[in-house]
Amino acid sequence: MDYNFSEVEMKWQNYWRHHKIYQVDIDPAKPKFYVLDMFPYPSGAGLHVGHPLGYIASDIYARYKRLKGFNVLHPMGYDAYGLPAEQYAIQTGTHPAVTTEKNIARYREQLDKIGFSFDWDREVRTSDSAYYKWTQWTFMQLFQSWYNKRSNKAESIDGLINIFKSSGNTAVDASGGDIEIFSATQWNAMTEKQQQEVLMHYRLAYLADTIVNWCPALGTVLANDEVSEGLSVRGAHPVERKSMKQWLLRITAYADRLLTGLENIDWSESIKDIQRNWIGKSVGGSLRFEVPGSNEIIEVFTTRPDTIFGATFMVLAPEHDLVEKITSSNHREEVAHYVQRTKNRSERERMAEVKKVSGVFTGAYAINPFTNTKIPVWIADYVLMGYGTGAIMAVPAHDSRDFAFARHYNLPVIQVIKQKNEGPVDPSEWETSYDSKEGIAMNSGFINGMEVKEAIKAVVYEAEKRIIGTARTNFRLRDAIFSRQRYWGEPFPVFYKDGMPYLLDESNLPLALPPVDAFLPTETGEPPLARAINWKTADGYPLETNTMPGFAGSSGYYLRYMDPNNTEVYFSQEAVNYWENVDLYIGGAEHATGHLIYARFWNMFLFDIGLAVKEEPFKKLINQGMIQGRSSMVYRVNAEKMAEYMLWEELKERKLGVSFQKDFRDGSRKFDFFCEEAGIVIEVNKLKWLEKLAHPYLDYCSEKGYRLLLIPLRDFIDDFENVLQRIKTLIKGGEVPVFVAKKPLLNIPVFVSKNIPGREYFSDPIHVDISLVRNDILDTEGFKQWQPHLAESLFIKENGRYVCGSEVEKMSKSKYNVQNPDELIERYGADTLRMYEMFLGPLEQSKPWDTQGIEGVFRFIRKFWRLFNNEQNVFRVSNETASTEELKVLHKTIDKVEGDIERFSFNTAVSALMICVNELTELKCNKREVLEPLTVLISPFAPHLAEELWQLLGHEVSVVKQIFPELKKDYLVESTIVYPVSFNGKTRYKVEFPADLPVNEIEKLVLQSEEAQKWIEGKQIRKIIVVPQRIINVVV
RNA sequence: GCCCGAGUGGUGGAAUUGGUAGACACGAAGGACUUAAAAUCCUUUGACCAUUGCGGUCGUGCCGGUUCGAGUCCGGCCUCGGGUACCA
Repeated sequence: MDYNFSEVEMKWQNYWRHHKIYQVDIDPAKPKFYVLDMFPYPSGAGLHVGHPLGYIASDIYARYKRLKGFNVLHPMGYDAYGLPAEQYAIQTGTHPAVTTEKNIARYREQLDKIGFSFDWDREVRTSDSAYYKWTQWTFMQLFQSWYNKRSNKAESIDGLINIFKSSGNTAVDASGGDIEIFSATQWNAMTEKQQQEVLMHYRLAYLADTIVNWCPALGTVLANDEVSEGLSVRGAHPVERKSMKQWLLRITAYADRLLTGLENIDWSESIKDIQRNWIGKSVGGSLRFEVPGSNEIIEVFTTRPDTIFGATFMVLAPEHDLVEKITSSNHREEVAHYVQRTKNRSERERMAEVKKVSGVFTGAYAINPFTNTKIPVWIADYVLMGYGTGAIMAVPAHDSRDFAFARHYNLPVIQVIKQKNEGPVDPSEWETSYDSKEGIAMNSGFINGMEVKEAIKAVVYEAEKRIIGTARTNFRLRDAIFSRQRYWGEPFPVFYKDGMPYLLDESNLPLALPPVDAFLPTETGEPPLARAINWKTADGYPLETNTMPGFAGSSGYYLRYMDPNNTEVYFSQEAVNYWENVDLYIGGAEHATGHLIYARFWNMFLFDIGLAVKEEPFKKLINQGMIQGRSSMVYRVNAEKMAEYMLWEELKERKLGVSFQKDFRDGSRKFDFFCEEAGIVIEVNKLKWLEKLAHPYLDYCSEKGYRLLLIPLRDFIDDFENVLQRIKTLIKGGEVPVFVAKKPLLNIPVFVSKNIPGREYFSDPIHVDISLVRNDILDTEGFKQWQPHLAESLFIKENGRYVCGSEVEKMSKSKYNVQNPDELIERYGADTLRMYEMFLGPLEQSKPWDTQGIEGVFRFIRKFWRLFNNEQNVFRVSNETASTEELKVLHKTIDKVEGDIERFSFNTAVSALMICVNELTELKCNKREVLEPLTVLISPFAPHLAEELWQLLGHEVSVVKQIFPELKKDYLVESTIVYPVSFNGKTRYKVEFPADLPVNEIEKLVLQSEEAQKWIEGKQIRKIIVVPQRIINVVV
């Protein structure tokens, strides 16, 4: 009899559900703690063991915090809008809501089996109208807001309109707002449409013509973070650049706050770095270059104004407005051609050609305002329209791209920065440019001799004085494209009047996603919502047909969990004042440039308008590592190669007393093996071939006086010994029939076990479903039933078993290495799965999944059970007083486990519990005084087991409601210390001293000891180091 | 190219501030119990040398440094993983 985990686990899962054990409410008497998991997109494949890793960690932490007296908010929900369900809808006609519902049910079932402590009464789904009402509502607030750089926050657009009415936009300093100056009179004279157009430049959610990432295969635009290397992140379809009118969110207004905010949150440095790079702040200046002979001015952004004296040419992006205006007539054709070529190339092609230098001269010149020299203006696609001003001053001596361009087109290179303590070097001999920001200015007029930093300031100062430039900061971060031409997303609460977008009245929210007859664009290329019948307002104005992107619903979800069923407001102020923000957020690092930036932005905006109470949504972030798959391989044999290999292993090096040759040729004839001494010819092949060859071979052999042996491949697999026997007989001069058995091999697949010699020469690895493999041993019968063509498979085993190979790679269906938690729970139980996932290694590290180790945790769980129950599985806990030794084991473990949980070092916490159980088993301890606190201690890890034992111990209130065992430090104090004694840093022996023995006493005792003499012998003692409680080191 | 992170037994990993390297677990080998299997228990398990017992030498990717003492700190390199890519 043993611990019946499946019964116990089901019992407690039901108990938790019926008694709503994990339901939480605001409780001002307790401190709050908010533990959140990044919520999942419910995919059709269900959960594999990698998904719950983070959930288990957060669950352990949440349970721990509860035991520590915190009121813990630990919700779960679904990011239910998404492309896969919609792609499936396009293919099958199944409504994405149906697919999503089904997938969610499956997820829920899987999650419940693992025993999580989620408060399911707070579940949210982004596709639920009660939820997306608030996504739409937030969009409306963004539309109704602008970013005031003076107050450094979002403000109401109504306030802005009032300013315009009274004083125009001269005094307004807004993000965006790149629009000409107008006065109050001008504003008041504008038509409504004109006014709306102006406001569009200020709104935080705005409509604009932009160059977007268009993905034809998905039929939609994608945000920058949804594109990687010119392909869509979901599905890896090619992406093109295209100009379209789209909704955008003015996240760039928050660039600086998003950057500085990183300093105050407890996230990993690597994620912060990724965000810093993505935001990409560069400080520099903008400088204006006149184009003589025209009224045009080229404005450039540079981080190196100090190199202005080395600017020998200029480059515009091919899409730049000025290209058309300044190109001289004799270069027009060439330029037009180049512009066209750039347009036609996809992002991917452009990226693939990064190293290729290309560009054309426009025929125009600009004046370098500091040197007053005329420099040529080129266009080239290495200058991007989307960054800075879309134009650069090229300083080939100090920028590697400019350098490559100058070399390619033979443009002058002038050195203007030199290294300290070094003279100038002739640039014509350079192989690379000198890009470093360390150095001294030269050839640079008034800044000569200055350090780079100083020179930058001086040039900017001078430029501002002469009104030819200003200090400027640039960000790489782009405004977020917020429209998707898809069906399965939130509709915009927007209608169009006179071509301008207007918001619906709040009372119309939620604007429900309408039914459509197909989930495809219309014939005219409009998004699927254009198919909806009567998709217009009550007054007949057309509604927006785009939908919102995936990140819309996932950006503010954590706030909704605080008050998920509120129908009046997004969430109550009471709720947000209590729960504030997320204390611990666990999820994958792949969201670094998407969700984790959008959510911060979203939250900062809600903070600005007075809804959120904290500027940052996630105080502490932990990124769990990926769990890689461990694939199992079987080795499919190339029968001919194998037979030849096997035979050669026996024949070579005169192993049978005579010398054989391999691949022997005689004229046009070729034999696999030939022995001249004994006159033997051996041919190995498929039976069909041998039968065909038999006659000509026999003729040849009788002519030459050789004896012939033809061995069908099947013989090697069925009875290799017999094959060898026949050869030996031949060598001895005996007679054997040319053929023995006449069994054909047909196309029967043959598999060879991993450690059979020569395997790598005659077989190819093939992925096999890991469910057919246990501890690397293949279930051969199951394998035969796996796929029809394997039914007849033959196996070459080792020690009677077929051993598989393995490889660590991504967990994926096609590699048959997906480990789903349900199977493991069935075999070992949820508690074992939970502890094993933690035991696997540090949470943040990626590691391969390996089922072999799970046995150890399974044993531990049962060993734990056996502390409380005897061999007959009868509960036996004694009420005797525990010994000091037993209590020491307990408190040592409490100390270790508590510290480890606080540091999210769950793998070592599990180890500590294992050590504890090993030691208590050794002590045969079954005392309540020890086992009761231990049950509470293990409950965050193995909640089912803990609940059952807690009940057996006679308690009626769930272990969840208990208090974490109190550490009594007294038990940890050691009366004696075992000191390792080392000589010259090498440990030689150990010696025990009372813990409070003073250092000089220890020194004396050590030097006097017999043991030490052996090592000191004949040498002089130079020094002795005693670190109390730690080590003793003698230097001789 | 640039920016991060990581390299420790056959394997996953431990060593919290510079102080006994390899905890815990898997796997492997041997043994006990059993008609047998499962389960359980015991012993060994970094490498090399020695082996009757003792014991010794080497060892945390590589090279060098600081220190009484380095897996841990410093300098240089190698390999792997992640991010990013004409960002001026």
